[in-house]
Amino acid sequence: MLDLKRIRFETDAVKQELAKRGDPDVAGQIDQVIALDAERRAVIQDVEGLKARRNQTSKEIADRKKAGEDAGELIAAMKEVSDRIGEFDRQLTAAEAQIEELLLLIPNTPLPEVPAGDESANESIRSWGEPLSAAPWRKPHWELGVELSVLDLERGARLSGSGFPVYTGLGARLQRALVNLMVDTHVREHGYREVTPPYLVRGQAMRGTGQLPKLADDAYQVAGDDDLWLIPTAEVPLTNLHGGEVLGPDDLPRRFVGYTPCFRREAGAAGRDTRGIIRVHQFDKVEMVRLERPEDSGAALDELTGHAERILQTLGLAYRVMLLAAGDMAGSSAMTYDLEVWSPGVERWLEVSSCSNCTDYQARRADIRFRREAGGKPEYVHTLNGSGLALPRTVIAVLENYQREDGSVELPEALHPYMGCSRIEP
RNA sequence: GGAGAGGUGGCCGAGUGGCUUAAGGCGGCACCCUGCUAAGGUGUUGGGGGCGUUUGCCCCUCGUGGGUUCGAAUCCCACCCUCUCCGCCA
Repeated sequence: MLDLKRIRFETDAVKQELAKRGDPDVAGQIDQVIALDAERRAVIQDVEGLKARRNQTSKEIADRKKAGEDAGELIAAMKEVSDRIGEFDRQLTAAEAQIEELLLLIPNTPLPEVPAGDESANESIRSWGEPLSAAPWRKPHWELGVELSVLDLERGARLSGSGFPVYTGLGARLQRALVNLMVDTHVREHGYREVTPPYLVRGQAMRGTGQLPKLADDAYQVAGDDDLWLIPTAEVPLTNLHGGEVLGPDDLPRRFVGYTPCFRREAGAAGRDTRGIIRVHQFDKVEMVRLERPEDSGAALDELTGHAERILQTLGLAYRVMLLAAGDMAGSSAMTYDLEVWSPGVERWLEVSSCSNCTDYQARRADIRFRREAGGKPEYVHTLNGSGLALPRTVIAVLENYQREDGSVELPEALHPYMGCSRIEP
C-alpha cells in the first residue's frame, strides 16, 4: 500500500501518478482516504487527551487507596471518562479500518519512466533473436505435443477439468529439465539462494503481495477454516518470507529463486487462450524475488530482467522485452518489463516472464524493513519479482521453435544434459 | 487427533489487579577512571502513532484480537505460535 503520510502531504502528485493507470475510481479513493485521515487524527487528539488524564488519575487513585483515603469520587469521574474513551476508540478503530480497506485497494504509483495508458501503450524496448517465419508444416504445440506423446490434454481435463494439462514421457522430463536448467543458472551464475516454500499460504501472505483483497476470485482457497490459499505464484511465499521482520544492515540484498507449481482460476480470462497450454489453471514456474535497498531497486530490475532473458538466450528462443504501460501493470508494481517469446506455431508473442519493481508497496503491506546501520531507524525495503521463467509457454516455445519438418523436435543444446537425449521423436 | 506446559524489551529472566513510568543480568552505545591488558564507574539503549518541530510533550505496544475493571503483563474468551508426552502417518 501507499504511504499514508505521502498521500496526506503530496496528494496531487500521488493522484497524478495514479492517473497514468487510467482507473477512474482512484482519485475519489484518495480523497476518501484524506477525509478519513483527517477524522482519524481529530479523534486521536480527543482520545489521547482523555487517556493522559486517565493515566494520571489512576495514579492518584492508587495513592489515595494506599493512604487509606476515599477515592470514590475520582473513580466515579473516571468511569465517565472511560466510557468516553471507549466511544472515541470505537470511532478511531472504524476510521482506521476504513482507511486500511481503501489503502489495500489503491494500487502502487508508477515510476516516472512508465508510459501512461493501457496495454496499447506498452513499449517494445529491445528484442533478441529472429522470430521464425511461418511454414506450412509447422504445427501448434497442441497438435505437436499430442503427436509426440508429451502432452495429454484430454486426460488432464478428465481428471481435473480443462486447463489442467498432463505431461507424459519426455514432456514430463522436459519440464523437469527446464526447471533444473533455470534454477541452476540463477543459483550458480546469478547468485540467487534456492528456496522451496510452502505451496499453501495464509490470507495474510496473499495480502502482503497484493493478491488479496482485490484478486480473491482469481485464487483457489482451501475449504475449511484454515484460511489457506494455493499460491498463484512463488512471488507470494518468497516475498513474504521476511514479512514482519527488520533486517540488519548486512542482510540486503536478498535474492531468492524458487520453483513451485502455481494455481490460478483465471476467472477474468474465461474463453481466452482455450487451446493448448497457453493459459492453464496449474503450471510450474521458476520465480526470482529480491529484497533491495530503495536506491538499488531501479538497477536491480534491469539486472533481474537480464537474468530472465539469459534463460531464453540459453535456450536460443527469440523474444522481445516490453515496458508495460501503467494501466497494464499489476497493482503492486511500480514498473514492469514483460518478456515475450515467439511462438511460431501459434504465431504470437507469448508472455513468459513478468519482472516488476514493487518499490515499497509490498514491503509496507508485508511489513518488511531494514536498518541502514546498526541502531538506525527501520525503513521499508524494495521488493522485486520476476519469472525466470513460466514453464508452459517455455515448453510451447521449445517445441514449436525446434520442431523439424519430419515431425521431431531437435532440442537446444543446453537441455541435452538435463534431458539425457537430444531429440524428441514421434 | 488427545493430554499438558509455555510465549515478557537485541538476548536471558523476575513479575497473580494500583509500590512496574516492566526489577535484575547480559549485550550494544556514550562518557569517566585506570600510564598497556583485564577489571571498574556513570549514563543510555525497541517499535508505532499524535501535537510542536529548536530543546520537547503525550498516547499505544509484555504473541494477536476482543472482554471485565476507575485501573490489566497480571483476571476472562477466541485465535496464532513453540515445546513435551500419547496416538496416527509419508
